[in-house]
Amino acid sequence: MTIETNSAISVDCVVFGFDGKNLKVLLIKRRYPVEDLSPDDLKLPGAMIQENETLPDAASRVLEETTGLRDIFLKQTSIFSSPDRIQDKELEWICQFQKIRTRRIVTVAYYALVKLNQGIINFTMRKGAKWVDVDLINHLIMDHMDILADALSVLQKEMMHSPIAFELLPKKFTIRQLQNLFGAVLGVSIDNRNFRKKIFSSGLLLPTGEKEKNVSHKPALYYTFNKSAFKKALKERNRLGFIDNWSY
Amino acid sequence: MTIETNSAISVDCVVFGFDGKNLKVLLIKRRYPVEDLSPDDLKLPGAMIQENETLPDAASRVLEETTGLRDIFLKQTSIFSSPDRIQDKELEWICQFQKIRTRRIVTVAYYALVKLNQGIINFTMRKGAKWVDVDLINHLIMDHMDILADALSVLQKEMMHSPIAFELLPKKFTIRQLQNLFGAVLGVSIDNRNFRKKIFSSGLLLPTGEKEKNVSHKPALYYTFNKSAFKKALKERNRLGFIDNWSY
DNA sequence: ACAAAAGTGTTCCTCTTACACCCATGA
DNA sequence: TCATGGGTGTAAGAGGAACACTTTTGT
Repeated sequence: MTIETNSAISVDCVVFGFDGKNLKVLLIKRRYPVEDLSPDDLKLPGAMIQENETLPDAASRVLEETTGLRDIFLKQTSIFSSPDRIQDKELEWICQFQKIRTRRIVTVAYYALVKLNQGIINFTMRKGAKWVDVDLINHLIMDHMDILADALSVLQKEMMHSPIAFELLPKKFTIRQLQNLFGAVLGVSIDNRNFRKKIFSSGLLLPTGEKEKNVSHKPALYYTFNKSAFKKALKERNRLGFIDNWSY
Repeated sequence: MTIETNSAISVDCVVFGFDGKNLKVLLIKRRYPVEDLSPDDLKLPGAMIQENETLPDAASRVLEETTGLRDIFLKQTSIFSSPDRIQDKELEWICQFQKIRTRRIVTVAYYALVKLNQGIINFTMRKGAKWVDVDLINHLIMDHMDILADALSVLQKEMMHSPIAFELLPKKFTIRQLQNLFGAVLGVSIDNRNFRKKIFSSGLLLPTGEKEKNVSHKPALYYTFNKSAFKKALKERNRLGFIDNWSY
């Protein structure tokens, strides 16, 4: 019997969402448990890659299956390739569930950014998945905690250098939402005056003219991300501000 | 007959070196050519992963085989997973050469940084590998040009944010060498006064007290990279200079 | 003496940071 | 009218960019 040679590669997705206060991650329960493995253990959504898809394809597929969403931000982080990262009961469980035979599984991790809304929360709930506060997760099956930690650290770095924050916010958002998002992801508190100055001077926010409604305080203005201005700015820049704070 | 399920994962290494003037990449010739494939075509060094090694292990192995070096800078870049990235004659060649059967090969790319010296150049030459100017490479087999381009862009980005430049220089180096390296990798010219100020203010250079000898101009001082100062600095920093010039 | 690369300071300007009060709204 | 979060300006300091001449050596 010939086992497909690609069946030992899987993808796992760390799907981040932001509820206005906290950074959340989408987790699912292990299905079809084997003996000694609790069905209540949580894990990241993932899948084996199929014969005719690339790894990004596989990650997109996982994402669509669990969230119903297409065309959302999705980027590879690390590969987890330790030969013994999955062993014994866990390996047995996967081989049974996936109907494959292998002694090891190399997984490629992706992180995705989702604009959380009630529709998506409902969809994921029906799928048996839930959105858990990043800070409150302290155990996942296999090496999924490592994968999560790695993805979080990548998210933090990227957020300093790319305008990916907008991927986590609704199309229309307030400055304070954006600021809270940075604060939550980076785990710091931010001066709102300086933050506004910097954000506005970037020229990437487009005022919508709309205001918050039914809030018992001065209503905030809504903005959108000016993607075309960003693309234009990308071409023009040629700064050499390197050695800007070296870190490995 | 059972094919090992991990045999469809390979690693390819983009090994960078710096000769004082130009950025070089280590290339090898294809071995055991099949019909219609020239044995003179160049490629990146690579290998299939073996049963009991991680991907970084495999990359280290490839590196040691081609350069004789251990414990050098080695980091993953991208994964190339298109199902048809290797087809027809190329696939046939690999399957024959590796004694495997598969319809696709997913490769994980790594880039390595080597302190070039005559010993290494001799070693690689005996192995049939050569160091080629990055700017002069315009064709490699399969999708190796893509892998190279990706690795180069990662190297450029990382050099702006991490002190990896020192991995490409001898233990003792002059400021001008360091500056030339930045210039060569980033493809720009750099003001030497500003460069020196920035480098020295980083506090990461340790003077050795030694000078160049037998040069027909004012001899330059040699410095070494102060790794412990760097590690210390890492812990202390807590800067929030984000949104520093967003790019995807 | 000359060729060749090393080494050195200053000025201008931009960006970062720290900090405190009034405004608009719903209850 | 009060509670709540939205929104605003300034001053001091640090860091980035542009720029030209003197020094040391080998030939």
